[in-house]
Amino acid sequence: MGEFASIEEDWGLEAMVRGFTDDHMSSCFDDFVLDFPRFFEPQNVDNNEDALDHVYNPVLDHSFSSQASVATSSCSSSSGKVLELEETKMKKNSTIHAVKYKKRKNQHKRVVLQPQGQSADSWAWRKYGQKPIKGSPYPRSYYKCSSSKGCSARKQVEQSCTDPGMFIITYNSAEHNHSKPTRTSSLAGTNRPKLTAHKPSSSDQDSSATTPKHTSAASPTTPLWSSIMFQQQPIKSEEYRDSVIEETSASTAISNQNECTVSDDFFVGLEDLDRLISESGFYSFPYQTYS
DNA sequence: CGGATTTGACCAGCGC
DNA sequence: GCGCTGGTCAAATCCG
Repeated sequence: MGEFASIEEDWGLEAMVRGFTDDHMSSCFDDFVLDFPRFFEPQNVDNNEDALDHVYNPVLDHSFSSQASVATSSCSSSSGKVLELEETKMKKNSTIHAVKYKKRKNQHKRVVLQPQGQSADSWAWRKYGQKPIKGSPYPRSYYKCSSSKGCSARKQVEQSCTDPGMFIITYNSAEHNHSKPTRTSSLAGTNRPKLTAHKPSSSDQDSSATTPKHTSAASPTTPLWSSIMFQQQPIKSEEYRDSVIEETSASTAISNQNECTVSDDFFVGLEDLDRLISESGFYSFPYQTYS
């Protein structure tokens, strides 16, 4: 657990709150309540962030992770262990060889599910690779932390094949070796919504149905989610962007919107929801008592 | 020109 | 041992 301190810090309350705001509030929150009713029990709620963080962390640690596992296992049933949570493939005879890069062995991973259109985090990420994954119609994108040169933090982003509206973000165990970038700095040099000119390549032949051919996509294997992931507006085909909309830019923009108001929005939404539910005589959220 | 993205190649892990 | 697969590298390319 402590090994993922920075990640958890980053993916704690803030990420959760972001995940249930705005347009996704109504759609996601119901599921959230259904899936994690215990988090709305009075004893789990307090009026300070730490307590909320404490409440939400289990969601990240277990419930969401479990969902991620379920969501992906059917995609990669042939290699369902790939996204094993908190993956610890320790084998007694395993040793880390001096290789150019570490491979799967001994890798701890944290998997997070994120609804489409939600912000990821405020770290600056630089895409360094993309691979089609067997069993999944969607490729997996690989990101490095670009905030600091020496930072070895990495993450993978892929679209859930069982729920295309969800994105599976897998963080490796490496922690950021620097402080969290400011919003401004995290934006620096990362937001480049270029319209890539079509670049002929062998992969053009295997254009998937999920990727419009008429776009300027340089990588036909990249699914639509790359464009819509952090956009909440309808996508114009000519604006289709093949690479992942930088989570540090678009998402940060969303974060910037939400960060100041997210708590209010979130709880205002809860109040509305609570009111509706109370009127229907079902359930009353305890947060009212503690807010 | 600098920084990000794309994409083919390379390499190690893993299963058979 | 071999082949498949995933993860990474790095050159080429793109774009502001």
